[in-house]
Amino acid sequence: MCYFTSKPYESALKEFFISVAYNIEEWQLGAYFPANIESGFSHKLMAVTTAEKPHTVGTAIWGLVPHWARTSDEAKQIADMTLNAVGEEIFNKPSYKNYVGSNRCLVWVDGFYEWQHLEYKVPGKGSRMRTEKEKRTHFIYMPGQQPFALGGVYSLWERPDNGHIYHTVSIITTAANTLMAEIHNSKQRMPFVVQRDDWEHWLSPLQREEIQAMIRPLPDGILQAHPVMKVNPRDLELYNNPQVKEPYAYPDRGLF
DNA sequence: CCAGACGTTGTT
DNA sequence: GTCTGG
DNA sequence: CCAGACGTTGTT
DNA sequence: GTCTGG
Repeated sequence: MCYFTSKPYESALKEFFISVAYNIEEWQLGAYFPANIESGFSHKLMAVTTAEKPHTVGTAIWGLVPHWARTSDEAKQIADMTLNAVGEEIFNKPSYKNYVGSNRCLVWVDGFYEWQHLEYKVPGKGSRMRTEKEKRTHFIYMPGQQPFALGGVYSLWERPDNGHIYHTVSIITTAANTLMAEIHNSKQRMPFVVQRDDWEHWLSPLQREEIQAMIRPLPDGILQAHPVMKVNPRDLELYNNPQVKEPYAYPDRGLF
């Protein structure tokens, strides 16, 4: 899964944030920049809101680093694996269990990407048919591309050699709903979307059972999606370029 | 006990 | 074909 | 994810 | 830090 964040949060967040005490320029986010350009593995900054500062948007490094990471190298290695947290297992995993009770957050995005794996038959040698494979990138978003919140869990990691505190975050995943199962068909998962009416609830103190019950697929009929162009991760022309979320028509190949 | 992992998706 | 780096 | 590399000796 | 596997 691949997320990006961008500037339109400001307007959408007004409803929720009584006093918005953030400087959007400080986010250093790659607006209009699918995460796979910088790659999730570069541990980009995400826009997050926590219960501690419920009326602000801060940043956290994508890839949760638990407190027991001893070195920067170890932290990076762990963060490579903690971009997402499987919601069903989050209370069992050493990396998350200490945080999901107290350190839940909202991760602001205006959409995310998934890749659809397609196969179709084309004429091969002689009378044989051969299977071709294609991957199509899809952009998934709310109506009007309104910003929305994904459920996350965060940790503060103190780097031992210099004492710096790093805010790090994982995005929680859950089973795919119908739309997402069609798109993200190789692994039927989707990010846990926190609906607007649940934003405050998700950040409030909750019992384990309540938390677990909240982490479920978004009902069908809310998210929208369309195919978008493939992105060369090194194509800097696409940095901050809205093209990466505009509809793109893949050639019709008579799929079956 | 001690050493080593600690994670997810098909890259996010 | 498969791995790596961005 | 996608693009690009993918190898060795120390010169032939 | 805490759990698991040997």
